[in-house]
Amino acid sequence: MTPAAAISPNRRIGIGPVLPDRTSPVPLWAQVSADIRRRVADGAFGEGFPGEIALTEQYDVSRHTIREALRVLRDEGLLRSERGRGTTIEQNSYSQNLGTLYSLFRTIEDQGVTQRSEVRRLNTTTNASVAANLQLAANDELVVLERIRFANDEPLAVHTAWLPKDVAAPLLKADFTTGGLYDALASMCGVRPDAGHERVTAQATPAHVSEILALPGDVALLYIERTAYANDVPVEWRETYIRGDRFSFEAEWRPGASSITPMTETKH
Amino acid sequence: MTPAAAISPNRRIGIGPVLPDRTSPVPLWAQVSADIRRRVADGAFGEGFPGEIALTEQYDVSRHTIREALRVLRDEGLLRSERGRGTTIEQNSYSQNLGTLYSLFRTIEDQGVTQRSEVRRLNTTTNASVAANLQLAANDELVVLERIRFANDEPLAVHTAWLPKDVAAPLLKADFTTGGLYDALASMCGVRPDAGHERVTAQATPAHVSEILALPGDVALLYIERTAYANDVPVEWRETYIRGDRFSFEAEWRPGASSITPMTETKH
DNA sequence: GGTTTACAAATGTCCGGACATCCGTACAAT
DNA sequence: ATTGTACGGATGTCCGGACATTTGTAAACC
Repeated sequence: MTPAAAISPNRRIGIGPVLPDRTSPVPLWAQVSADIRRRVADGAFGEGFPGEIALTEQYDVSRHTIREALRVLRDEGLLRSERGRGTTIEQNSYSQNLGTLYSLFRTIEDQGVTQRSEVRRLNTTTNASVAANLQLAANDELVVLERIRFANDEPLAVHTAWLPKDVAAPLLKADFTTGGLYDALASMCGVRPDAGHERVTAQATPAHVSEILALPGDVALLYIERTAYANDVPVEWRETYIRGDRFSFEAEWRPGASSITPMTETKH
Repeated sequence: MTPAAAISPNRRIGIGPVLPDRTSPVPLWAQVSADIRRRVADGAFGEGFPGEIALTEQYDVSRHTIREALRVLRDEGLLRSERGRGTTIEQNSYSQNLGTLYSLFRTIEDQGVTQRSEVRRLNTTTNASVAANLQLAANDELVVLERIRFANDEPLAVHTAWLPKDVAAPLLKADFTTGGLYDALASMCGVRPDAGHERVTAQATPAHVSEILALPGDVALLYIERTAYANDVPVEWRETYIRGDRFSFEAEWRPGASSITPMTETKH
């Protein structure tokens, strides 16, 4: 018996539409919108997203209500509608609807081709202060991942990430020379951080970092602390040191559109 | 004859509604939305914003179209509608619809009561590289304002701002111990920055800054460069040094709501 | 074969109406 | 004075229908 079959038919929701409850105080459009969001996440609509008229029949509401529901999902970046062409599911909508802050949050997360990453440490340990940041007991075991990020064969940043062992144990067998930590966390542990907190400041250079990065004398470092959460449970605490002479945050602000470009390599 | 009366009756738009053009390819709701935006800016609606039914009569369109138009203005942060209470014009909508990036952009802009500011320099000068950043000729005159920001009687940041003299000349007689630069720029020069670019990085401590801030030996500095624009014309170029042990950027990222808390004083 | 034309499908726009829900106020009752 | 009730007015929700505009495709044509 597969785990899926163990779910009772009543709890099994599946891929089809769930009709909205008209006695609920929750507006119809909100119910429909939530259900479509769920179905998209469940991978329904493999053969193309249905048109508004079809959805009208599926949910037995007026086209106006369907449009109200789709409007929300469009604003979230999940869907995209074009006149005459229909409505499609937006690719990469996961990171897209999180906005500019998500990319700020992934600062220096190693992804992409040209960037190389070297693993200096990947094992288990205990650390009382880090455990406190992860809301764990002081002697709970942690997985530690320390990496150096290179650009053009020059070391530019040091990450040290701590994760609860009961969540991240599979990572001990992972290969981090290619992919990023969050990709491995999703594929091997089934955990996707959906919230987080980050603090950026400048810090005097600790001796061991200076050694690792082979810094010349007068380079200042940016220091970044991050806590990542999945379903309100802390799953990562991370420290990052970055060479300040090579990287910077950029924020642009214009009427209509604004953006943050996190930690781009400084032109020089 | 007042300047207002000099405007011909045909060009005079005034405070009343301008009926949408139904032959135009521009959607009705967009025309209505633009007209309401204009009227709000012109200071109409002094006696309360009209209800949707009233707007229906003013513009001779259906309530659906009015709601579509108001929705845009609500999303911009210009209006705010509450059930039973009606629609009101949002105060401070100027800075509000600029979002979190605007506050990032005003990082360490001295405003508020507890913060003290000391003016070290306020005069005119020329500087070729700064002039280039402001898109001016190398020998054009600039107004320079250098200030130290204190918190709890301790120097924590140094700003140096350069502005074109033909724009900022009135500032030479301004008093910056109380208000901020942008407030003075608006009230004395009639210039409001509406766009900008900011770069944040870490930098090794220059000797003169170390002296001004009375830094102990091992404190790192955050360095911020900013260019501000008004109507696509550069009006300010600024350098800021901030003690990294006392201030940090914070970014929080959650489903639904995210925020950047720029340069809050670090708890310690 | 390539081009033009015609048509169906999809979203965008717009109208009219109806009821629900919430707010503030006025008025009556206790 | 306080509470309860009733009412008008406002936005929120929802329905049905209609036409406009764009797109992709298929048929018809040369």
